[in-house]
Amino acid sequence: MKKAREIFIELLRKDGLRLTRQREALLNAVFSTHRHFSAEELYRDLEKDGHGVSIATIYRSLTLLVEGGLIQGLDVGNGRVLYEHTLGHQHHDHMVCMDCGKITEFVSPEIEELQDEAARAHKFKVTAHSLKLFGYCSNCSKKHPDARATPAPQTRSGS
Amino acid sequence: MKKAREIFIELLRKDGLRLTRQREALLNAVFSTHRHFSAEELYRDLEKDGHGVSIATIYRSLTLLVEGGLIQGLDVGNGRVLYEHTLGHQHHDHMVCMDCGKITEFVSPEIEELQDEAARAHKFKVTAHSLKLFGYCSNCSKKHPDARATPAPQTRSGS
DNA sequence: TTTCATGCAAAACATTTGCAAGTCT
DNA sequence: AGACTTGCAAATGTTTTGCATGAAA
Repeated sequence: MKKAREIFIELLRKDGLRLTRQREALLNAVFSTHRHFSAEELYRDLEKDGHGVSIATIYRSLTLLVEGGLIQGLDVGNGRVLYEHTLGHQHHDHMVCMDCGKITEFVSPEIEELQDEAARAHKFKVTAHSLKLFGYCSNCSKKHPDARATPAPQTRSGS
Repeated sequence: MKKAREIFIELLRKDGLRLTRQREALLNAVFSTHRHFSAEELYRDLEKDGHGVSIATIYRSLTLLVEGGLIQGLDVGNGRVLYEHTLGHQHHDHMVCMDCGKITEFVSPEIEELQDEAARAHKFKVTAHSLKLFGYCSNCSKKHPDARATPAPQTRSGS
């Protein structure tokens, strides 16, 4: 992902910001994985690699990347936010396994179109949307034969 | 909404729980509004009405109502959860105005169907789903003529 | 050198919990 | 009486911030 680095530097430059050791290490870590990661996980990974970056800086940089459109946050409920790159990835939605936490991506142009239609009908100007299916992935659903349909988990202890 | 009260009492009874002054006041407050409310707002409303209920009890009761399927939490991002009744309301999705906070509900059976299809294709067992459109309501969009499409707000300071 | 960035620790928030005192049944 | 509830305050977990120090440009 050479491009991400260039875009990031460009982004920094444009605002008179600097390319520091920390921002560089973080960028590398973020774009070397294809997983969905939390701020905390990223913090630990960088720690392990010897590229220590404080948790405060993790958050500040993540914000920078989100604003720059390089990555995106995905709120999986319970106040947990996972990040994923956006760069070069087409828009997609997510299925969140409430047992193992597995994230499955899927795309549906038809759904997108219907969303836009609904927005239009309400004269609502959409700038972002978020569609998440909560439940059990193919593996875990074996363990939950009788899962009843419940509202999406919103409390900390839930799920 | 007389029914809500009965269902709630039934629910309590079934688990050997009690109908206290607090739970009753809270139930009334919850079902006397059609707005989407936060725990904090509910706390303040009850305070004002002279039916003081501690914030701890607010949360404990709200959890009870969610588990009982009488209400539902809606995570509007930034760690803010709004509640709404479920009882007697058909399932719907939400548009969240990032300026004035207005919540607009909409329904789309077609989207529901497409979601189920996607889940089936991935052998994912859906127990809940959440679809939110973020942007500007018909009123506020006048003030944001050039809103660029950004990822959904996930940080506290965002929006 | 002059900003801008970092790390640290403290603050902020929303929510949860332990526990002693109070209250339904 | 006895089990369940409440309120309070302290604990949580995640994210943010103030500030002095350190580092790009």
